[in-house]
Amino acid sequence: MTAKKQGYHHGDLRPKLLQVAILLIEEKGSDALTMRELARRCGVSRTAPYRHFSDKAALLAAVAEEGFRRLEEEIRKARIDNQRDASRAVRRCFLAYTAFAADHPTHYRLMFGRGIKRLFIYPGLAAAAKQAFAELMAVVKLGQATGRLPAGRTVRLAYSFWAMSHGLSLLIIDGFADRAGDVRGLSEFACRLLLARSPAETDPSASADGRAG
Amino acid sequence: MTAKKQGYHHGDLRPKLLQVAILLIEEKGSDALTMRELARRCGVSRTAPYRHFSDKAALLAAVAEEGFRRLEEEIRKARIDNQRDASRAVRRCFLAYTAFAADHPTHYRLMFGRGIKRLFIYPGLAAAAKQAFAELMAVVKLGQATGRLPAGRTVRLAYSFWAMSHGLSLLIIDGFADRAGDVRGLSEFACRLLLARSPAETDPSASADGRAG
DNA sequence: TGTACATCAGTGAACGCGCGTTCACTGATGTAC
DNA sequence: TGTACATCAGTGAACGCGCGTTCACTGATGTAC
Repeated sequence: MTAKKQGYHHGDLRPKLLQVAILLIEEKGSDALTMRELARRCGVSRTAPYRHFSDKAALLAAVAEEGFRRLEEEIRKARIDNQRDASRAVRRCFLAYTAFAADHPTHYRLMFGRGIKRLFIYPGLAAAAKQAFAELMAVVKLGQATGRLPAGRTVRLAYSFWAMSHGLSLLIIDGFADRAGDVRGLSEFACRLLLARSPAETDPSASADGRAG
Repeated sequence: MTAKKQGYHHGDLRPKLLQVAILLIEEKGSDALTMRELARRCGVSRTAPYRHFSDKAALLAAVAEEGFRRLEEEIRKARIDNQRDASRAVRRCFLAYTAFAADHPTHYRLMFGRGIKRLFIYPGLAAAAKQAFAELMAVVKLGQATGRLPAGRTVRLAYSFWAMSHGLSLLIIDGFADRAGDVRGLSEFACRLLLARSPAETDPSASADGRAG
């Protein structure tokens, strides 16, 4: 049991810093994530975090890395749980993506925030982002292998799905989708639009105009 | 001629502030947009901007407003210029959108940056954003009226297009699309994916699998 | 088991920085008569 | 056309603020013998 040593040494400060940093940005926005406030919230001196992160950039990179790991995990779960129904798997992954963003708006923003690419000098972050994209590729390949998505152009298809989920996530997070009504319904709609080539997945609102799906 | 009065009164400071602010963020990022630096660049005292913008938030709102106006204009041009070929018009509008973002990355980021919605208390900004979305709606309606897009659900369709262009724009801006190869090709691909229901616009890479478009 | 000592993970004071904004002011401009 | 005066658009000094980070330090821990 490492909890509450309460002494001079915290004992488990690094993971705690990361965890509190994430809570902090989700609660107050990423502007509120300062080294000083973070130390304050961990009940530790201002300089203690520098034992574990060489500077603020390193901390931010670690926070973003953790975000990509969690996002990837959410998508993987949705994919694995629905592997037998490819079209459903794709839709569930898509919804998992936007749900992650909606549930952790500030964290998501940080992961894709301005200048995040500068932080990709940290190998852990770059790897985590790469793996998350690889998971998206896996989803698209699943759709292709089962004929639910057009063959070929896997990378471009993956980017298109990514762009759609990313864009939708941010519009929702930032309050631009307020006029769209039910956001979950909007997400489903957008995803089905991408899947529309699949005969089994024809959207009823579209088949009304008489053309084959 | 109002230029170069060079005296105590600048004469045309407000538009100049706006113009220099936009140049500044495009050149150095929106972090670099400070009231002090802005004044410096306009060759004016630090407090002079406060004659024209009550505070920094008001300035940012004006910058974002100008961005939405320009974006709307780009899309409208693309729509009007191709009105006779609806499918082409939609694609051109889509490309105009991502091109705007790619050409003015920091400005675009600011328009959709964290907390931008707080600035929507400024009526000018709210109106400009609304008009830009209305322009997107017009594009979608054009596609629908000519059978290039499925009928009904206009708002959701517009949001889907918006999400796709927004997401793609940001992935490109932020350097996440580097592995996608040619970004213009990617934009076309993504747009065609949305238009795929239209028989005339079947993507060759998809027709290979033998199903009707 | 006891001890010496290197190393690790904290402390707390202090640094310099650039920021947004306020304040009392002043020079320039426009207008009424 | 000349003058008085209100108003507008600037000035420059100063404020308080929170930030990231450095520095010399010290208490706690782990290890070799």
